[in-house]
Amino acid sequence: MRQKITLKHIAKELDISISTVSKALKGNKEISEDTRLKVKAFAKLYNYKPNNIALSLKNRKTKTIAVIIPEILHHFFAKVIRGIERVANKNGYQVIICSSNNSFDREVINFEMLASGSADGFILSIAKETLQNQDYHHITETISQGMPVVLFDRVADGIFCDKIIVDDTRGAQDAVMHLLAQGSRRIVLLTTVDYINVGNLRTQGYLRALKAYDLEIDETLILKIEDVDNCEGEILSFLEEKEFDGIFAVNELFAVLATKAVRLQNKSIPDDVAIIGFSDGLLSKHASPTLTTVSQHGEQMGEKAAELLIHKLENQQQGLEEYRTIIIDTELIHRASTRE
Amino acid sequence: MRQKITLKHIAKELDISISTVSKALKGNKEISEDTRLKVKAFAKLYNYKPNNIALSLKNRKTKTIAVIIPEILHHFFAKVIRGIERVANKNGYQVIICSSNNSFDREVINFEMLASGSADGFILSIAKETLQNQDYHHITETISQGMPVVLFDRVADGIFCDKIIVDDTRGAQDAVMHLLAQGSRRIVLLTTVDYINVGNLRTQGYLRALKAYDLEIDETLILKIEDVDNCEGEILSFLEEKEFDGIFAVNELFAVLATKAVRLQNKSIPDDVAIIGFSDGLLSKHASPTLTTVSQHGEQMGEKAAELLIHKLENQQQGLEEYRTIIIDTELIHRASTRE
DNA sequence: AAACTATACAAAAACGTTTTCGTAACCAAG
DNA sequence: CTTGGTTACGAAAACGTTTTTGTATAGTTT
Repeated sequence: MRQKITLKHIAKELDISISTVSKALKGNKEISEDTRLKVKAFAKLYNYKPNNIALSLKNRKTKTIAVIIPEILHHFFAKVIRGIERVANKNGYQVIICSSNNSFDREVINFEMLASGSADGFILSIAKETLQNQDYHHITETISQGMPVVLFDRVADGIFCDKIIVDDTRGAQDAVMHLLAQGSRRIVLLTTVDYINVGNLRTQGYLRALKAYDLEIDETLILKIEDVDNCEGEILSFLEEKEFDGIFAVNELFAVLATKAVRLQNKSIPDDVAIIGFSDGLLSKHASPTLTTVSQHGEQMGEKAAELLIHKLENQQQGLEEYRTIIIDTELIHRASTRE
Repeated sequence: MRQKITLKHIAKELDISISTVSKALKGNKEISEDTRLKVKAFAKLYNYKPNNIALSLKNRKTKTIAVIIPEILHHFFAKVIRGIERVANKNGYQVIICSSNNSFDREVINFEMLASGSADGFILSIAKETLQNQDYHHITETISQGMPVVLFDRVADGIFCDKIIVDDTRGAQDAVMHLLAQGSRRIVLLTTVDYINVGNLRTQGYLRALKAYDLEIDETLILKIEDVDNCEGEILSFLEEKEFDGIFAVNELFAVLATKAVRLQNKSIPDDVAIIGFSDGLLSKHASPTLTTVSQHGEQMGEKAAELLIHKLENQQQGLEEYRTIIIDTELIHRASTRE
């Protein structure tokens, strides 16, 4: 087992100084053709690779972007990561991903770990628990130490930094407007509890759409789900006792479960009930019937986030604090769960 | 914007030496109670955090595990990552994840980047392109430099290291045996092209099961799919012209698409056609009907992989080269797409 | 009083780089 | 023969730690 080779090894072996080796490898013209070739040949032979850690320490930058997401098991986040990776790699940055598993503690631990030297900047979607706690000290402190942070999707108003968000309200409104346009009048809303930012915003969109059609809100058609992982029965029994001809769900899972429930009632989709979900993932695409859904352009979000972050990193003129919030448009993907 | 604070800053501020500060913070009894408290108070006040990069350089270890997976957008890999994270975090290791996007080049780049100082060891599932190329120099070289590597799921025989695999053949065989047991006799196999390791192994399992039942292989019932991302039509037309009463698919997507095709033919599932897929992901769980499937226990794989790697890392007695291959059992999850 | 022993701290080395500065050797010009 | 300029290299500092070694002061033995 060969050990990792360093400049020092090369220097000793060739009986020259470390600085000469370093310069030779970088093609510095200060070093004679002769020595340069000799060093390069030796380095190649022994497969020399500069130690990144040492470089990071020296340069005080790591060329690494840290991404922290609430859950890895999520199509939308996976897409965002793709976008981030594309832009990052193009610009010579490495991407490292950590998941907070929606836990406040893990988010803090990951954040502090990565903030103390391992990365140059953060792209972050805030964990559910953190949003509940409303404790953002780890984030704000890191920002105040000069490390750029870009928030996406699950953001918080109290944090001053660049943000990439989806216009959730608008997307939801468009979706519900479409349900209304194609004839639905009693539209069920399957949403999350209020402290979940995105659930809340999408709920707003639902309300606005109804208002735009001058329909009054029937609170009994709204179900706020707490336990996302275990809500199949809840949705089923809720839908059993209602009269409705449309469903808007704030995520894919709710939509798919609703579809199942409706089919159990022997109602036809989309003729008796039209359904629209949120997030264009695998489920919507492969459900039966395929689901009309609001797409969030996750990859584009990732790209934008990475662009913003890298721009900040490479133009670190201090003092000039200016934060941007970019809103990514949603798009309604028409499939078989709605008419027209 | 406060700068990041270092030992040097503290030392200068309190007019003592750097070593005293370091020792004081670590509670070294060589330092007087007085000084110790003063330093700790100051450090706390200014939120001092040791620089990880410097620590890594000094200790020549990073307490970081690098995970490279072929695609992030994949339920199975996401589950494995969960398992890895759980074990890693419990042992004080950080996990960083990179995706190769199934590209050989990206795999090599990620690998070399992380191998040169950023991580202590690797957990890796080999990219499709790499398996095709059969070029594993980046991996074998890293191993020979003393960095532990654990391969999982998509492994290669030519690489000597610890491996965690699923008994794909056995899992597939069990599945097909189940189809046979519940009455199917003409069973379609939807698989991938041969160089994909897992597809190949699962195909073997299919063949073995038929042999166990003394059935002869009907090659016309086997479809080898090249373009996984774009195979809906292919599956549809293949199934249109065949006689069959069972389908075994080597992944979730194929199974779901087959389900759709069968329903289009107005055959009933599971009565006319029984279907089993591979991988227990979202699709199988939420498809209509829900799909019987072979579960790979992804989290368990991740846990095992992390355990193996950490064990190697913490018992670096050189010389002793011993590699283990752990086989994780599969489990047939019974759902609505099969009888009984 | 000489010789130890604690105590409490400082200095320096090391991890692997890069880069600035210094300098020996050589040659040309005055 | 002195000065100046190249050429080709080496020394050293720096990044932020930890740790080993060194040392001044004070107190304790004999």
